[in-house]
Amino acid sequence: MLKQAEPLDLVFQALADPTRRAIVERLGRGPATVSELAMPFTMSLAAVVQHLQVLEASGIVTSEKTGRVRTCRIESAALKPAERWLADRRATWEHRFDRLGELLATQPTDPPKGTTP
Amino acid sequence: MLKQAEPLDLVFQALADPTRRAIVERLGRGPATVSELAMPFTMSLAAVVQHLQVLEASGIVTSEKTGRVRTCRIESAALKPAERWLADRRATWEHRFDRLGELLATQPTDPPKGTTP
DNA sequence: CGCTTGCTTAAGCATGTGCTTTAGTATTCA
DNA sequence: TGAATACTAAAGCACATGCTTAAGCAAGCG
Repeated sequence: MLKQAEPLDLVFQALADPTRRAIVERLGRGPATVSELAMPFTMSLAAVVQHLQVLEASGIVTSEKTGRVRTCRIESAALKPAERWLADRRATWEHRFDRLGELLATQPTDPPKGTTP
Repeated sequence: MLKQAEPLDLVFQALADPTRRAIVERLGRGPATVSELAMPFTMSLAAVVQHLQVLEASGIVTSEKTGRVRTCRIESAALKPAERWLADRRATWEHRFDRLGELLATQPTDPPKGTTP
């Protein structure tokens, strides 16, 4: 396919997997090493590392290696664009109802008027 | 794989594609038919229909057929769990800093001993 | 009626994803 | 030093995804 993915693609894609969301939830409570993150899961450590690579590629997680230990932490700023995209959708949608309300208020089937906020 | 996907999996997965996000953005401005939704894209109509199926499976979009025309609309309630998950992550993360701040306030400069608690 | 419209279904294909196992490479410690 | 620890890299496999084309079918229209 060869097309470069947008940031939002990577973030939503990263969060679409329950293992990765569990990792993010764990990291929300503080940094952790790779093997600490892998412990709760039955899958191999290599598989968890691959999930971490997806999370790092999306920017949700950063890590640094000290000695032989890699410590991972959440980069909560990376979640903001996704959160905002969702909020914007809802805002647009609700705004639509506001306009619909106005339209209905200006074209009355019934006399009362002060009902719309 | 045979494991049933959770709602959040389906929603995030659905939003991980730019075509599908564009469709959701379009539907945010009001309902539309399948061919109206397909028009902006260079891909085949069948491909757009498949994207719509993903969106419907996630609950983000509903549709009903009248005559030979299928009209799609956004189901903004389906976005809420995703929005809340993201907000919760940020909340947990920020709360962590609050607690850290408290800790640092009550334990002024102490000689460090262990590296990790 | 036959023709166009608006999907719908199915098959097929290239690429991506989520694992596995195996085989490394640095560190750290007894 | 030599063994355990903590990853890291790579290959391989089953299944999912994002398209395509082709064929079909039920409205609606002239």
